[in-house]
Amino acid sequence: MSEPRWLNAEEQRAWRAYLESTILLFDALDRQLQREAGLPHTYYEILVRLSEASARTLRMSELAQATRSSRSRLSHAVARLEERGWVRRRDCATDRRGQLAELTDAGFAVLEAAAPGHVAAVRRHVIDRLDPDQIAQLAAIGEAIVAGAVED
Amino acid sequence: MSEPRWLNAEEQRAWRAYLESTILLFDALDRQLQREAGLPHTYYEILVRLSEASARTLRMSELAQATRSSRSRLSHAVARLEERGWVRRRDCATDRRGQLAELTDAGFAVLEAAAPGHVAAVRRHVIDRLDPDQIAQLAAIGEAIVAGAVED
DNA sequence: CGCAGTCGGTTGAGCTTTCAACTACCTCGC
DNA sequence: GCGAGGTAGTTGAAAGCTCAACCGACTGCG
Repeated sequence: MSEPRWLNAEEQRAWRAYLESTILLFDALDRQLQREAGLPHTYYEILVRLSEASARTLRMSELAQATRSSRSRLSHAVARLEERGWVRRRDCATDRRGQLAELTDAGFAVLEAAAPGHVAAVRRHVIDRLDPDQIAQLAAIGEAIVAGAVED
Repeated sequence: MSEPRWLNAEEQRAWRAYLESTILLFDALDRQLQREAGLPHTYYEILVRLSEASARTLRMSELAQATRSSRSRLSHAVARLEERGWVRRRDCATDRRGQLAELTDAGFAVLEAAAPGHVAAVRRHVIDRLDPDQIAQLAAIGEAIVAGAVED
C-alpha cells in the first residue's frame, strides 16, 4: 500500500463539517420520531416507501433496495412492524421464495400522524438553514456521492 | 399545529439525495473500518479525538462533546476500548467525579494502522467525487446545519 | 453549616443492527 | 431432468445504542 493521500485543510474542514452535521442531524431526527411516533427513522422510511408503492405493497427485496437496507435488517424490521399491525406480509404469487410487504390502514394512519412533525424537523434542521443555491448544491453533492457508492 | 409546509420538488430532491448518500456512505465507511480494523466508526472517532488531545487524554465529558456522543454511549464505548487495552481510564485530580480517558500506545498503534485505509475510503466515496467548489459548498452546508442543531 | 439542585459518569434493560449460517426456491447448462 | 450455483428471505447470536434510573460529588444559597 502506497503512502496515503491525507486530506488537506479544506478537505478536512468539509469532511468534518459533513460528519458532524450528519451525526447531529440524524440524532435529532431519530429522537424526534421516536418521541412523537415511537419509531426509529429507518422504520419510518419503510412506511414511507410502502405508502408510495402501488397497492402500498412491495417485494421485500425491492423494499430493501429502496430503503438502502440489508435483507437481514429489513426482515427484522418488518417483523417488528408486523407485530404492531402496521405492515402485513403475504406470499408472492409469481415466485414462491418471495414475500410481499403491505402497509396496513393502521400503518398508514401512523405515517400520516408522524409525517408533519418529521417534515417540520427536516425543515428546521436542514432546509430552512440553507439558501436556494445551497439546496441545489446539496442535491448535486448527494447525487455525486450516491453515484460513487455504487461500487465498493 | 398548523398545516405542515411540505417540501417542494427541489427540496425533496436535495433531502432525499442527502439522506441516501449519507446512508450509503456511512454503511460503506463502517464496513470498511470493521473489516480492516475491527472497530465501528464511532469507536474510531474516539481514538482520533484522543490522539489529537494533549497527553492523548481527555475528560469523558469533553470526549463526549468532541465525538457528539451521549454520555451513556461513550461510557459503554470506552469500557469496550478499555477491555481491548486501547484506552485507559484514570481518576481526575481536580474533580473527584471526573474520569480521564487516555489513549494507550496499543490504541495509538491501532489508529495508525487503521487511518490510511479509512482516509482512502473517505477520498474514494466523498472527496474525489467532488470538485473544489463542491468541497467548499459542503463545508458551508455542514457548518450551517451544525449551527442550527445547537438548539432543539 | 446544611441541604437542594445540578453535574459527571455508570449501569442495566430493551431495542436495532450486523454477521454468518441456513432453508427454500429458481435457473441454466448439460 | 438433474445437479450446480445463484437468489429471496429468515434466523439467532453478538455487538452497539438509547433511555431511564441511579450514585457520588460539587455548588450555591439561605
